[in-house]
Amino acid sequence: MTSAEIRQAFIDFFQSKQHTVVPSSPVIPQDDPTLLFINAGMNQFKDVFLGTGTRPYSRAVDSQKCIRVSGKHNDLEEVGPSPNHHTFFEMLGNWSFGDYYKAEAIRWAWELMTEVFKLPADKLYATVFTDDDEAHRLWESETSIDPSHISRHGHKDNFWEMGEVGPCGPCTEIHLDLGKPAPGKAAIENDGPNTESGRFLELWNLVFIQYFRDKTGKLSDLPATHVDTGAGLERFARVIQGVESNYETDLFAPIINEIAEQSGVAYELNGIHIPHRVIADHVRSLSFAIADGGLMGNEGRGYVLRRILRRASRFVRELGVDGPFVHKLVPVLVEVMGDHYTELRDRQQHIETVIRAEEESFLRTLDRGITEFGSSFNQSFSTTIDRSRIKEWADKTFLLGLGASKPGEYDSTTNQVLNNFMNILQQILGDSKLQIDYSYLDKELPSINNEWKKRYSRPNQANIRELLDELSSKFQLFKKKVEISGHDAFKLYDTYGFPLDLTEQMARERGIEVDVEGFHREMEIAKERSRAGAKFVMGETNFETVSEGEHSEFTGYTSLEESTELRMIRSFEEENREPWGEGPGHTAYALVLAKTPFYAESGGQVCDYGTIIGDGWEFWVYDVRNEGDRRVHYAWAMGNVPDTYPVKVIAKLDMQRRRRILPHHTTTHLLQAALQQILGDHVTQAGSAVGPDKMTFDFTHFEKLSDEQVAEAEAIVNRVIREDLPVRASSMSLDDAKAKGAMALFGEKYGDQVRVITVGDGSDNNFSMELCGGTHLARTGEAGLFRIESETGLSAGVRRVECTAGAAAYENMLKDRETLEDVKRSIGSGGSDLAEKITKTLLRQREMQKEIVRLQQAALKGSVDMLADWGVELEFKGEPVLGVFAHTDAISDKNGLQQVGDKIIERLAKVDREGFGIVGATMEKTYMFVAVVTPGLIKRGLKAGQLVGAVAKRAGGGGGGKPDFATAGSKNMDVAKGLISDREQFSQLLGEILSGF
RNA sequence: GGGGCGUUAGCUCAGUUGGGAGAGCAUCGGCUUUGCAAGCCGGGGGUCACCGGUUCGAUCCCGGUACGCUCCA
Repeated sequence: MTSAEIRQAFIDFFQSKQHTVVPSSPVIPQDDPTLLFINAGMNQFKDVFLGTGTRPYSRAVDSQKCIRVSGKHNDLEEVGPSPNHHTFFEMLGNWSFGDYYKAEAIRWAWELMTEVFKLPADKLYATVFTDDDEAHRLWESETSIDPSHISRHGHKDNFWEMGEVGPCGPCTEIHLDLGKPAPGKAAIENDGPNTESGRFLELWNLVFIQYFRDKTGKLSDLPATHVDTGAGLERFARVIQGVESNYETDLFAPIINEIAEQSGVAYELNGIHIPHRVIADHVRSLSFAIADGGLMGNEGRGYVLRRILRRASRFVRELGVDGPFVHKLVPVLVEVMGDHYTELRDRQQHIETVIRAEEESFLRTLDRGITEFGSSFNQSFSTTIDRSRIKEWADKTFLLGLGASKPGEYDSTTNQVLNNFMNILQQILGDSKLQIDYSYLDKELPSINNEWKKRYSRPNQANIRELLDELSSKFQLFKKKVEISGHDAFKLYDTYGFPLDLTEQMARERGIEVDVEGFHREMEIAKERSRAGAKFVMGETNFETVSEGEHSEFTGYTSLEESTELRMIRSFEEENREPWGEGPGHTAYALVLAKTPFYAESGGQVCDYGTIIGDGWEFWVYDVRNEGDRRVHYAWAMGNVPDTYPVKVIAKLDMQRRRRILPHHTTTHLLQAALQQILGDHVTQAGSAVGPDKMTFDFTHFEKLSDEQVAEAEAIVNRVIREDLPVRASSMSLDDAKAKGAMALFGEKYGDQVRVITVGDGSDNNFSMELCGGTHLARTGEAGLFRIESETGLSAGVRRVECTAGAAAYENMLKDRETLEDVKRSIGSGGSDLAEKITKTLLRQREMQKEIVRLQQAALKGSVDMLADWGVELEFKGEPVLGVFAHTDAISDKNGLQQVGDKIIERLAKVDREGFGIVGATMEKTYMFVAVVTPGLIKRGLKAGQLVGAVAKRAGGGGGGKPDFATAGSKNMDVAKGLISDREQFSQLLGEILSGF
């Protein structure tokens, strides 16, 4: 049987047992922030088991796409070496919601395995929970299993829990005896299921949910018992197709063949095979995640996806392939699975784009890491011995002193000793990974040399060794053992994303070690820091019942106000928000009503705000969330709260907020339709956020939109607004909706009946048709105006546009107009020639700046000529120098003053005098000095920085700079100006300063 | 949510006791040439991401913001 046939046979089998066939939910959960990925078949039924949701059927069968990356079930590092662990897999499952129980579940599982899949009954084993006598009995009565093949196991293997709190129950598993231990595992005597040997392969887990565990750990019976089963398709394919591992099944083989072909490295079970497996596995999880709307990112699930891609990419390098590779496997994956999972085929181009871009980005990251590695370690830890350095050292020390008359002129004996010396050194360095500290060597040369002359007449191998030993202890000739510290390795990893194993590999190539232990210590510290920073407060879930009856009926499509009853309420401490108005501080309330007009955040549309008022209570609703079947209103209570909760309440929306949201949601649909018209059918929504002030719309598209495309999309939406088309909501079955071409979005939970929003005249030629639970305008004309405010890239293959509509668009238009008016006023233009006028003005300004510089240069030249003539003869260290100084009013900018300094130097060079110059000018807020010194004077010890610093200090400021050029300043502008303006006094001051050097 | 690193010319990046903003490539002009990513000379191009603080003076030090990279939760 092919894997496709196995999948179909499973579904057909349970369909024949009155199960409803349910499609796999997307692997990216949208409404469950606690879950990174769908990781089990039961995820989409979680609310049923929790008792907060219901389904119109009580028996279901499905094949669920799952992604598991870490956790108790699966460690990423196991994927590849293990024959049956994957990041992506399909979980076949049959379900009973308060319907059949253990007997049927066991009987049917056995029937399917032995009669449909024809697995050998004598190789099948069942495990049962220690206390579950019922299941054990049923195995014996309902199936033909060999009674000796039933074994009891403890809590760890045969008791299933969703989390620390929640529904749970015993389970029974079916294992197949493969007849030999897994590769690399030892055989065990009297082997059975759940042992280390891997000889027994778990195929199917039947979970019987019958308890609820509360937070104290106590178990209580659930009102209804459920069956939740999971069978891995890949494992079934493996045993039915009779191959060595999951990777040889028809699910993986075509992908692995493609890898072998494209990389030129054959897949050999007894040779290189792990890279092929890892890459094949990872391309599956990446492709499915991306197809379901997942994106690469640096937090949450996006980060997990990034790590998977990087792991795949690392194994690509192991196959000796450069450049992006993983995306090349998408076509073959689509061949294998695209028929059943059509989303793969539909979004193939997008998947390839995203994977390729991400792998390219990773390769760039690696490059950066390699650069960093090099600069950190290559320089200080060069392991190649610099022979010329050693030779030089040898010359200076014992060879010159002992044998040769000149460097390089050695007799044959000495030459041989030198070679020996270097060989020994090489050997020592190679053995112990020691490093010569050349700088220390240079510093200690004289004393080493003397020591040698005293002690040895002629060097030989023995005394060279002796010398080295002595030096290494006495003079610290060698640095510490060469290794990359844990701190540095972690920095590479933490800051540059450089994987540890790559650091180790590169270090090995250079003969350096890595302090792996230290790396993990650093990692622990970092983790601790992260944990300390993350405080997660989970709300209570136990509501107090105020009145009995149906609850959470949503009436907000048609009414904005509802007279209704409070069903449930609880109070809690809200730490994450600041309270509104006067009320009981941080105490907030969660309310469930019989009917409610409040929209809960969903499908990108933000929730409504508003009030719930009754019997002395006034709640201000700040958040509304769907939790299972409940629509929970989170609210602050205003004023002093009464002792008892109200029953009759009036729930009333903040209408202004709602009115601002509506046009944004409706135009989101219009925009999507418009973009598809312009760009093509590959445009699909990748997320949206509809709020009162703007809406953002993310969609898949491989390149930046041109200005024309943006303008066209905006124009189309505005045209549809002016056409004032009706916006209709209707209810139909999902299949009907799809048949009519309605757009279905990722991650939305669609029941049997779906809500379809249609924009158009109602004929078959509607402008837009989408499944949507949001609130909308009645007619497009109500949106008034639509603006695309910006278009940006979000990540590879995904674009984001931010838009406004209705009142928000009008407000933005007003702002723009205001800005424009401001510009017009300041530039003095009526409007039509505005752009031209600005260009002209800028051009003129540029020319003027150049002119200013020219004029300044000319003026400076003249004034400097004069300055030089004003030079004062001074004395520095007994020799005459020319001091040139002046205050100038002609300059008031830093740059100009600095240029005066340059001119003075030029001038002094022209008259061939050594000297210095100091000029001062008044700047905007300070008085500034510039000092310059001629090269000859610098050599004699006069430094411009010190000179000008001393001057500025006298004026109550400070300064400094380079020897030839320095600046200084003071805030006492008058003092500074007076100082340099009084020629006689300043000459005297300079004399004092010069004599102080 | 918490760390680390980064943002300098169109691109890739240098720039330490805080003191005059640089290189290579690209571009433009000139010369030499007609051969491989040619050679030589010269020019233009910068709010050193943004805001604030310290300072006589900030690309540099401190605080904040934005964006990007990266690790962790």
